[in-house]
Amino acid sequence: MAEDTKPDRLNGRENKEISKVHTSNGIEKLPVLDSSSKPSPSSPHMLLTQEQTLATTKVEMGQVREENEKLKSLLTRVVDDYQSLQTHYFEIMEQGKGKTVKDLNSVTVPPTNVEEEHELVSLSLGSTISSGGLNKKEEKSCINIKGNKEDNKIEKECLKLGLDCKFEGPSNSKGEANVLSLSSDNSFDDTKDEEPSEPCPPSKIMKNMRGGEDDLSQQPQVKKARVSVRARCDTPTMNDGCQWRKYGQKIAKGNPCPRAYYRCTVAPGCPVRKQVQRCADDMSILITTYEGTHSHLLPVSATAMASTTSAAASMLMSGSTSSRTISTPATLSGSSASLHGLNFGQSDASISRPYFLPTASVSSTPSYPTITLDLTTQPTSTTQPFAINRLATNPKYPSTSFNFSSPESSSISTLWSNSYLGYGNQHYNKSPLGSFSHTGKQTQDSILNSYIQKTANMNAPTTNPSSTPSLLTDSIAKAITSDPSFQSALAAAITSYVGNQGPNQAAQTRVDAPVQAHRLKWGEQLGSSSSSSYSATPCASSFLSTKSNAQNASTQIGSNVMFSLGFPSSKSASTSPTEKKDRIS
DNA sequence: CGAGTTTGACCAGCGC
DNA sequence: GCGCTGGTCAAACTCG
Repeated sequence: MAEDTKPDRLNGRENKEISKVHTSNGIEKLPVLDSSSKPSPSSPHMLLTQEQTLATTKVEMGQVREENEKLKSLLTRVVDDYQSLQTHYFEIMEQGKGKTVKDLNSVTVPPTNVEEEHELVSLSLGSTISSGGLNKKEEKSCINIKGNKEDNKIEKECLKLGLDCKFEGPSNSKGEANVLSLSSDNSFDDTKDEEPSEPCPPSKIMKNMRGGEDDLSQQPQVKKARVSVRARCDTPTMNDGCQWRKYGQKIAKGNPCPRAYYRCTVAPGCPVRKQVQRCADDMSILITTYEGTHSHLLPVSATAMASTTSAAASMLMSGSTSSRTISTPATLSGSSASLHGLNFGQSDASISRPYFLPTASVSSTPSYPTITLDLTTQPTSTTQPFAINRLATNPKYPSTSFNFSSPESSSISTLWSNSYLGYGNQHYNKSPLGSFSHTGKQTQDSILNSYIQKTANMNAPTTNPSSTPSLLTDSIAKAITSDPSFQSALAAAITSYVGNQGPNQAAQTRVDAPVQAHRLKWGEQLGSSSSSSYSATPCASSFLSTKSNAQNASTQIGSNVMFSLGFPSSKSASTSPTEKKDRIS
């Protein structure tokens, strides 16, 4: 929680950053920083004297200070909660919930308490050890790291890494990378990031798996989270900012279009892979599925997707983790219980996290819970801003579909897509991922309905075709402010992203990172302390372009969550023209 | 010539 | 145990 010491700094940048975000997002709506509270001395019709201006400024400063104080207190609270949850998590894991952990430990981890805890944290957070599982190398690395550092410190670090969804620590050190890989593999994977970044080359892991050397991979319950992005795209692949190398292509059953397999080549050994396939029903829709977490610094242009997938995967895994018996009531209540990443591992299936997505559907495969972001969905209703459809679900991984069926959905999709693809300028728009998690099914419907109702009401008054650009951000803001788990997921992604910022990062990235982090804070604060008060503040409102028409859709999801994001065609900068052939053998 | 792609083969998981 | 399918490997090939 390095942020502890930076609240003021972040706040101080807030306005600047916000305004920047607005422009970068291409959102033309008026600055959210209320003009009411912001004097415009330059106006020829304004007779404000300098004194008046100063007074106004003072008032603003006072407000900012107050907010800063609030933020500080919130941050402190969050840190405390984080620590308590961490402790609680360890306790739970020790109490036998961590069969998986046990197994894992049995493989290569010496039974020292500290190490056990450490691994428990990492693994459980990942919550789904990829079938590939950790290879011995990774485990060893992790262990070595432990041995090299103070136990407590190590524990925390590993935990943090895992919770933060893997972007942290550019994996310069094997130790970090390993830890990340543990957590990521286990948890997500996705996103971009969900799966733990595996320091070892996938091929090696594969070999290990095949060789049967890795007991971890044997675990039947291990799930690899995936983040799937559905977008209308004319090009062979979406440009997500990363460099990919195609390593295979297959004709999948049920789809005449071949599925291409890509591997991240930004850095050797990066475990991230993606599958690209055209939708059988609509060839114009490109389905890109990300798996794993990058184990390297990401290009600015790739951070959006990476963070998104990471967050989505985190959310997904939080609901599909093995710790379904553990509940985090606070999640729904919006209490401070939701912390960066921590609630990923703890959050359970019993908690439903309403998230708003332009269109989210859930799809699932027996072994790969998948979150799909979809902007391709056409509006299904003109009267209901949101429609939630239950898709065919896999008994094991129920699917849920969220349709952002407002009339503006198309525009939103486009906006989203553009924002997403407009890396460099708008990577932060992506933050609006929804996050879904599964919770007790008995409560899903009720929660979902209430949530929908709530969001619909909020949305109704301000829904305006002309404000389409802001709609998305509003929705995002709402999602963030209304759902702790989402905040957590987002926080994880952002935190990891920020943490990844290295001196070499592009200036742009550096500039934006704080914004994102800040947004996160806002979102957390809003969410955890009741959004209304904050959202009303100039800063809050400006931050995330929060307008009243945010839309949130909530529902419970089974283990498989699919967020569907629409991505417009991207120029396959990173991926090869491979699919142009799309050979259909 | 190196990087990336193609493509048949191989392997593992799963269901019957 | 067998076949199907998804996923990956790696040699051959293509391209700049």
